[in-house]
Parts: sequence; C-alpha cells; structure tokens
Amino acid sequence: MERLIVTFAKYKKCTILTSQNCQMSKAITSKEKNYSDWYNDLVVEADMAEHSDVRGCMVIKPHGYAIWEKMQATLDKMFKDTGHVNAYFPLFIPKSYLSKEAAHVEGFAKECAVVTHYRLKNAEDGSGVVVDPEAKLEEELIVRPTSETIIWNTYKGWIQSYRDLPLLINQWANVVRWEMRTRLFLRTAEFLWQEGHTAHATREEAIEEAEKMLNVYAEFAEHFLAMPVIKGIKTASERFAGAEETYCIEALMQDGKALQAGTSHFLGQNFAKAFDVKFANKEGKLDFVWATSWGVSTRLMGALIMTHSDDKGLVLPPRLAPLQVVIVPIYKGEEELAKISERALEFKSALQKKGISVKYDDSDKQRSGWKFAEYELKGVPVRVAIGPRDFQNGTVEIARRDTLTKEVVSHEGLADRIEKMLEEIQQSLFDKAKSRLVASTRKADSYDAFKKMLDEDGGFILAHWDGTPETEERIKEETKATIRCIPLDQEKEDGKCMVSGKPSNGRVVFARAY
RNA sequence: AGGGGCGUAGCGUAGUCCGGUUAUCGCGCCUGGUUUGGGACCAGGAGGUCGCUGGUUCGAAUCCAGUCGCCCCUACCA
Repeated sequence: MERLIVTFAKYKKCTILTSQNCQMSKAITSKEKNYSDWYNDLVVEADMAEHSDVRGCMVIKPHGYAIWEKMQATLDKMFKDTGHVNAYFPLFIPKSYLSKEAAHVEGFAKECAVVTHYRLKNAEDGSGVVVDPEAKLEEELIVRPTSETIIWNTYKGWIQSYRDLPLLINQWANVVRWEMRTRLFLRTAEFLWQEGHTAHATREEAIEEAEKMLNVYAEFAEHFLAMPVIKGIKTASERFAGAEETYCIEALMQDGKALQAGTSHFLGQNFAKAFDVKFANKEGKLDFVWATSWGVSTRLMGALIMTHSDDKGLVLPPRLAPLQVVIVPIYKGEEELAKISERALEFKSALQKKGISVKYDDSDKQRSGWKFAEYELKGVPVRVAIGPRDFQNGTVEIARRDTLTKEVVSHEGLADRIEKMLEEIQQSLFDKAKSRLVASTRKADSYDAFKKMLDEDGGFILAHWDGTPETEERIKEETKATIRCIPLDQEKEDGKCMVSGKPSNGRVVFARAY
C-alpha cells in the first residue's frame, strides 16, 4: 500500500509516514482524499463508536452516547410539549403479527432476525453450548424491525370510544434490521430510535399529526443540529411499508449526498383494519381509527457528523455538545498550576451559573498541546487556555472549534462573552450549512444536464418528473439517483419530464443518497 | 450467491515464495528522569496459543489438508 499520511505538517517538520512502518495515532483521513474513510476514522478516533464483534452491530461509546442523550432529551421534551407520553412495548413480535398488514410484511420480511428456540444445553462433545432442539418455540418470534404490529395489536384493547382518542404515544427503543452492508451510525443491524404511534378519530386529524411531527423533526434538525433540511413527501416507491403517505426531512451532507434524517407516516386505516381497531364515534357508529407513526434514529449522529465536521475531527453545535467549554491550564510546576487553577475554577463556576457545561482539565497525564488536539477531535465548541502569560496579563485565550480561530481576551466579562460565542457558533454552523444547501440545490432541465450535475457536484437536483414509478426506476437504474421527496413548498410550474417528456406541474428533488 | 483478499502483542504490521538460534518494526501501555503557549524527549521495561485442528519434518508463522472468522468487488437493500 502506498498510502502516505502527512500529519501535522503545520506544527512539526513535515513528516511523511507510510502505513508500512509507522502510523501516527489519531490521524484521520482527509475529507478530500476519501470522504468515506474520513467518516469512519472520525467516528472511531473521536471515540463515538466502534464495531463490535457482532457483525453489523456497534458499540456506542460514552462520548457518542452523551450526544445521543442530548438528542433524546431535546426531542423527548418536544414530544411531551406536543402532548405525547412515553411507553414501552416488547422487543419480540409473534411472527404472525407481521403478516397481518400485507405491504408491511412485504417491506420488512427480508431483514428480520427470528427467534426460534428458548434454551441452550451443553454440547455432548463438551465443545460448549448448543441450541436445545427440544426447546423449539411453537410460534417463532421476530425481533422488532419497527413496532406497528405489536402496538396496534395492543391498541385494540385500549380503544373503544372517541373518548379514548387521540392516543399519542412514543417509545424509545432499539430495533433490528438485518442489513447486508452496515456503517457506523448510518446503517447498523441494531440501532436506537424513537417511534411515535398515534391513533385518531379522523383522517384529517391524523394527517395533521403526521405533519406536526414532521415539523417537530425539522425544527429539531435546524435549531439543535444546525442542519437545514428539505421537508417533503416520498413517492410511492419510497414510502414506508404500510403507509398511505410518508413525510420526510432530507438533509445534504458535505460530499453532496442526501441523507433521510427523519420520517413521519400517515398510515390511514391500514393498521386499524389489519388489527381490527374500531371506535364508537359520537353518533355511536363504529369506525376504524386513523393512525400515524414517526421516527428518528441514531442515524442522526451520522447526519450531525457529516454536516459540520472537518479534518481535525468532530464539530458539534453548542446546543448538542455534552461539553460546551473546556478550560486547559498551561503551567510549569505545581505552584504555577495552583495559581492558574484558582482562576480557572472561578471561570468554571461563572460559566456553570449560566447553565453552560464546562470542564476544567487539570490532569497532568497529558500536556496541553495533546489536550488541544483531543478536544478538537471530540468537537468541544469552545476552548479556554490559561497560561502564566495570561495570568500576568489578566487574559485568557479563547479558541472556537468551528472556525479554528483564537483570540486573547481580558478576564472581564468572560462568561458573558463565551455565552455569546456559543450562540454565534450555533448560528454560524447553521448558516454555513444552509448556504451549502442553497448552493448545492440546482435545477436541471434535461436528462443530460441532470447526469452532468450528479457526476460533477452531486447535491439536490430539482427536475420535472412524469409521476410514474417506471421513470423513477429507470432514473435510479441509470444514475443511482433517487427522488428524495416531493417538496412541501413545491412551486407549481408547468414543465416536461426530463426523461419521458410527459407533462409535469412541478419539480421534485433528486439526489444520490446514503 | 459468484469472484478476490486477509488472519502474527491492545492497534497497525515485517517475516511466508526458498522451513533453521531468543518472531520484526512503529504506535499504544508501564517505570524513572527531563519537560510543558499545538499531539514532548531520553533511558529502561512488560506484553505473543503466529485464527483453529491435524499432517509432513530432526525442526513449521513459513510446506500440505481441513476448518473457523473477517474484509473488498459484483448482486441485494424503505
């Protein structure tokens, strides 16, 4: 392998190392060189997750999990504020449930893990344990790939009258989809998510709910992840298995590929019919209830990484950073450290009073330079360094993770200044991502122009489509691009399908996607 | 499922073609010292069922057979 790695050329004499003999630890592949390697390296080196011995499954490490917990906490509050409550349903679903809704089973059957036995026994040759053939389950259980079936089977017992509606429930859970190819956070066999499942008396109310939750997701993405999204609806072929309509938010990653970041489904009466969930309306007539489901997963971690991060590591928007500020002392000897620590701890408590999460890292296990690099790798938005020079001059050095800029400022009003800086970083990350999205969203009026745009820059391409699955399929086959969505704010515009030439009255969003 | 490749210390690897002292090097780890404004340096040290099983041989990481696991490409994939 002739892979050459040039590390820290800026700081040291330029050192060229080959993977043959030597590889600097914590060196991540540059984005430009290989975006995919960059992503994988970053997830591992920033200590967010690692591959487990179980194929397709990952271990989410404390730093990654802390970010997920921030997402959970924020979303959970948003769900509660919109009237939802949490509950928990079983991991296992009787196999027969899955097949009650035809489209649903069709969509998921090929990627289900199945439990067939309930006991092990010692192998006769002493080689370990084997499945006890005596302990075969009468009905196999599948590990939930999603919970519609078990939940609707349960709702049947909870809903009798319009007075029981709406039923607005969410669950935080893990699910399993036996994927062939997996990537940390983006696609793993087991992942964490939330799934909301609601029941309503009318079609209109259910649609309103599905749209409301899509807006919650969009607000979360933009306000907390600082990740601009396009809201839209999926075409029939991209629709959730069992849904009448699938709403989605689509984001654009730095490499020009799209990522579906969240979905919200209007399920019509499909599951109510499949599980016979009826309610008596005010007139005393029985009717099937109307349903929605909506979810976001640990995939958002991937979205977050690929929206803001750089070659030095993770870049976190302050609102999601488990640690917003780190204070690093620079010192010679314990006496100096003691003086600096005293001041640093004052800053720490001033910041904490403002509700900012802050760590003072006075560990003597690593040197300051190592800490700088490490906290950059982990995405801490603001770093404060205090050394003897600062101590003399009544200053500190503040460094911004997103812009990698540093400034020396006075102690005076430091907490206020940092508080403001965190807000600026949040806004600036969003603005930057938004400009990228706008610049990467272009119109194509011919199939040739479309292909050229895809190959040259990727991004979102707005084009006319005749509305048929055949054309959609052909485009996918020929270009690997899919219709990400029909945007909710689609402008009416008469045009012709770029492939078939048939009439179209608005543009849809195409992209190559994760 | 078809094709290709790889298993040597926590990680990355040399050695395998052509069998031969104590299995190579780097990172990381431990100890001591010097250091500390961008991933420090010096010295010393610990760490190995060479994936597993069997065979050939005076002798196997190396050759042979079997076996297990993983990765990549193609195919599949909401």
